[in-house]
Amino acid sequence: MSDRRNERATVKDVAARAGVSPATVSRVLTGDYPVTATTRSRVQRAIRELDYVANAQARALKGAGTRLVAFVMEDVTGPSFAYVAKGVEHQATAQGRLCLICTTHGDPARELAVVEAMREQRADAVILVGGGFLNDEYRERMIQFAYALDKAGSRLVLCGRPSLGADVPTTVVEYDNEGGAYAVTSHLLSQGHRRVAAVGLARLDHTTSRDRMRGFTRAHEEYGVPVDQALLRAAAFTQADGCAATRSLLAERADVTGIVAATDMVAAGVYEALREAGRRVPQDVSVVGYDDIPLAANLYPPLTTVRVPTEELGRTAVRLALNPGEKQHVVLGTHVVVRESVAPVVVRA
Amino acid sequence: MSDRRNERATVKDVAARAGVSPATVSRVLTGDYPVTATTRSRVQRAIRELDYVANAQARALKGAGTRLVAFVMEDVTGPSFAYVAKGVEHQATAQGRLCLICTTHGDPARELAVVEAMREQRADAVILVGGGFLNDEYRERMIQFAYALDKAGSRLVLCGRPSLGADVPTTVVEYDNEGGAYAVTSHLLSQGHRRVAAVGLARLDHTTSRDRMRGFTRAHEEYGVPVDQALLRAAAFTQADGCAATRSLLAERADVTGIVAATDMVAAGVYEALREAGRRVPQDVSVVGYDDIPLAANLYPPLTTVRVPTEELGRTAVRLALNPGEKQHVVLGTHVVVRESVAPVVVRA
DNA sequence: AACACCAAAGAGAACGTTTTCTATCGCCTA
DNA sequence: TAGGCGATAGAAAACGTTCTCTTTGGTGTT
Repeated sequence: MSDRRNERATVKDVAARAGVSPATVSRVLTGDYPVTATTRSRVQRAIRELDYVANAQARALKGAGTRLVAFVMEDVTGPSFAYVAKGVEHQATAQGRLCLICTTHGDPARELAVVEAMREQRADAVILVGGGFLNDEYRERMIQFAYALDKAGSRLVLCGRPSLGADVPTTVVEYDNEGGAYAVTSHLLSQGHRRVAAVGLARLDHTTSRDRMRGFTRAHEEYGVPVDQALLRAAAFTQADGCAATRSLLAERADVTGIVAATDMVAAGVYEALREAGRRVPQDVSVVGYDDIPLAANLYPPLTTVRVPTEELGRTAVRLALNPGEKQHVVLGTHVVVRESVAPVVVRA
Repeated sequence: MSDRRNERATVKDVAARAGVSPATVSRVLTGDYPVTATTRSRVQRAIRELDYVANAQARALKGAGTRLVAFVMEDVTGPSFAYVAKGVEHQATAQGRLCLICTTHGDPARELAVVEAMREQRADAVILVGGGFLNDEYRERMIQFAYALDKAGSRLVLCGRPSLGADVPTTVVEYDNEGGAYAVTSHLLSQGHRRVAAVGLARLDHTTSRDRMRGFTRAHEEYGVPVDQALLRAAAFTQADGCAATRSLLAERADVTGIVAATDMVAAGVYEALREAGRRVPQDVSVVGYDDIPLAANLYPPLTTVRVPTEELGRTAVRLALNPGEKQHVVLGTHVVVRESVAPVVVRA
């Protein structure tokens, strides 16, 4: 086992070796000040020979900024988070930033600790990904975070959740959550479905759930179909919960012909429950999801769902946060991806 | 738009407000030195009133270390990476560390830049996730990284790839790649399959591919079944490549009865091609995958595959790297998860 | 040939902490 | 009551950079 000694070379060491002052070494490093060709090459040789690497902390301390972007989410394994993360990471490296990743597990205490840690780290931007909670205390705390970060010279970014108010210093990158739900529900209604269930949209404490529910409701209004409260089932955004909710739904309302799942993962649970019950998709029941994760195309039958521009969401979040000149509130579009999980309703004679 | 001024309070400000010296504030903060109760509360009040947050960079510079752990992979969206990341993140926060995430896209130049950046950041550990390339130049560079990081007081961790040599200062957390491939191939052979194809295992430049191929070969030897070279198909670890490779396989060798896919994503591609060709799983062709990502259970029919302890891999990587006292080379086990994608081969009369 | 000027390099302060060393005060012991 | 000691608190250095201010030396102008 190595002893992990700490013998890194410093600017001073390089300077001594090259026979110049530390200031000159720094100037060679940053290249913003004239240095003789011979001096420069002497310094560069010393750097190579000592395998010198600059100390990012010292640089940041001196005022250069940390060049860190923080990415905060509930859980790393959420299937669409990876794509947002990809977008964030791409844009961050494109703009010379490193990416910090943190999870909250939906725990307010942990969230507080995380944002505190980001303040300590002096991250250029703190990107909150995914829906937010609909509760006043939570909202208040977020607003405080926004001001605290702003005061510390960094930026709170809401990625995939609505604004906290026009005057709060945040960057907001949303997508048209309601519009997507409206479109995909309309797709179902247009195929003649009149008893359409919503699985996972009944959570009233979450922005994502609420907005998708709004789209569901609006589509029904537009088609003049009353929303049947007994067809609304709560479920967390997981396959297991989607499956359980669908089981109970089928037990009570066997007449359902279409199901809108809150997310593709929930839809996977819906499929599972339908298969157990011996109901075929789409012949007996049509199903639609939301998010368009890779799983959707691999379900059997391939799932009709709503495309969310996850990667673009991440890229945009970083770009806006780092370029104060740009518009700090953007709404990206969504659209329906038609696959094979929806069929016209059969009219029973 | 806010003007992003930079008016954070410092220890000095807090000291002035509390009417004490900076040293005393620091002592209240770290709590490792006796401070009068009244002084302490005066300082704490000043901290609250000024909303003071310590500067992590200054602390790190003073010698406290950065408390950063870096997580380096090819691509954030790789389905099993998320689970390794989860393990890393959990263990890192449990040990009071923050998580840096970087991607290389398999590009050696970018990889070099990333490791350089991690050296600048003085990360406590740099965790390389996923298989490595089998080429001497690459291996040499990795060895150099290991020494460079070691010299800088941090640790290179190989997570899911074999050691670079016993004397190289690294931490290695592998899983039994070959054993899993051996077991799952044996499972197929035990069901009477004798013409078993390997899709995606023919890449000879990658440790993951090579080790899984070894298990495939060893199982064949044990069963006395010669490996048919024409049944070995190269493919990247993606669905698209798996599909394409299977198409060409089916076109040339319609007599295949079993397929070992290099990964579950490749298996999804195999399913796709089989469906196109009108071959049923498992009645006409049995298929097995590797990794046991959530997708595997949702494919139709559910995929028999090899469970890789991804999350534990990540947790262990961090734990070992941060605790020099522990054994610095660990091999975790794998096991076959039997689902419904394998059937006994039908004996043609 | 004297002077001004410009390019190049060095000296030293500063960033915000922590930590060692030193100073002060009150109290206990002899 | 003098001396010493323990408990607190302050002063100042240090971490590794960058940057401002000087200094130096060479060149061009008159």
